[in-house]
Amino acid sequence: MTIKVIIADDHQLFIDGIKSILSKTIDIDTIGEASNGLQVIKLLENDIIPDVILTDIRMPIMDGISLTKIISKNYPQLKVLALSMFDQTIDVIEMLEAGAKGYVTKNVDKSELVSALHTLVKGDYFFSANLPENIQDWFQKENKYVKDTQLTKRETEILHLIVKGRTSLQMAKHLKLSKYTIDTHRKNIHKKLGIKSNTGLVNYALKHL
Amino acid sequence: MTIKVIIADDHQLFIDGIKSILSKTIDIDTIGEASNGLQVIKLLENDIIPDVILTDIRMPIMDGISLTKIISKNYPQLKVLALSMFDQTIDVIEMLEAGAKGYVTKNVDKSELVSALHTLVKGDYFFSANLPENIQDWFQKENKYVKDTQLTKRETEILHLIVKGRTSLQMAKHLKLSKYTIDTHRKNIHKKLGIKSNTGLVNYALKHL
DNA sequence: ATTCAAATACCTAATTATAGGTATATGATA
DNA sequence: TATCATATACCTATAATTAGGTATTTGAAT
Repeated sequence: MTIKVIIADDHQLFIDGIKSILSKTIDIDTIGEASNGLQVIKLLENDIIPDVILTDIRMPIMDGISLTKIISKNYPQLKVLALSMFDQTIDVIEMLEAGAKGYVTKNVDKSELVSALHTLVKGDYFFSANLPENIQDWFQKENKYVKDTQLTKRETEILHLIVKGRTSLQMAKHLKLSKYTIDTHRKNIHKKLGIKSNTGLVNYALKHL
Repeated sequence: MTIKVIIADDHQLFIDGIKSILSKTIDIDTIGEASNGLQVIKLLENDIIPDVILTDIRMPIMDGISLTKIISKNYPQLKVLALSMFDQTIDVIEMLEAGAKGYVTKNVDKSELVSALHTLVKGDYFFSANLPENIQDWFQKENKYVKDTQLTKRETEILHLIVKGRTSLQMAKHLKLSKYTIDTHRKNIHKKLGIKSNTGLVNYALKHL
């Protein structure tokens, strides 16, 4: 259930920042860190196997692109989430070609990072909402899709009721809908947010709504 | 499940303050307000029946003590929670004699008020921790007891894990305890806080811990 | 020495949540 | 007009929570 993460970046301060964000989050544990791609490979060889590798693109010794190619070949079940500065859009495309499953900018906030990790673990792709247009274009060409984690009106309404402690049956009566419908919305919320439990939803809602 | 409350006070500003606090709380709805005891009786006669009546002691036309006596006689299922200023300890004792089930001072904070309401609904008594000594003495004489909502170490530990989204089974494995033990702690937390659901606990914890 | 809080463990039953589906109707939009 | 997002509804099965008990052990306090 817990998402295990390895962080790779040649700036220790940045690693510490991400670790700090993730340490406060349910279901996400940082199990390793590295200052370049080669160190990530060594962690993997020592059976430190994460669910997601959060990696910078430009690093000394072995960069994120080479790392991602090796991982795509030898550890295909691992998801790579690329981190980049705004000015590295060309590198980002290379990362995606190499097999990265998502991309966030380095000024990512907590909720976005958490969403990204959950999304990747589910097997979907995740991209920052504010990603440069040429990357969007590339993805449309490549027949991929950009996730949006926007809830619909109904879903938002139901999320609020969940936070208030209502059960599916109570919501169904209140909204004059079938319990089945409520549960369907609930499942769609789970899918969109990448959060599978009621307690997680309350956490998310209180922190982000 | 939702706790319905009527607020009675001759100061509208104070009613508004309490309403504002309660409106932000799960499972508590303000269904009526009154500026004196007689207005409360009229609400009850119009089938506006709350679970708890939050009432000032000194009010014009009909004070909280007379109100409480009438309620104790004609609506014994309703709980009366007395509100008072610090300087009205004699009145408070009269309220309790009249049948009030709890007492909070007017500088009550949100968490205390919510605990008080939950506690009364359960059928227990609630008294502000900082209540004057002569009232404590009176209660010891009268063989009542003062609730404390302090969680033990283990309970606090488990509450935190619940907030993190762990299930009973996960916690049992993590702490090397029986699932039965976890569930017992969980039930004791429910009892102490007067909150019966997981989502409610997460709400409580994020707001008060 | 006895009482008491805290922590532990077990049992049963009912309710709720989670997860995997499928399916239909509608209104917007490409 | 054909597709897509949204909202609706149903079905089954398993997991988890909630609620009602009882009971034992241990360490601290009266």
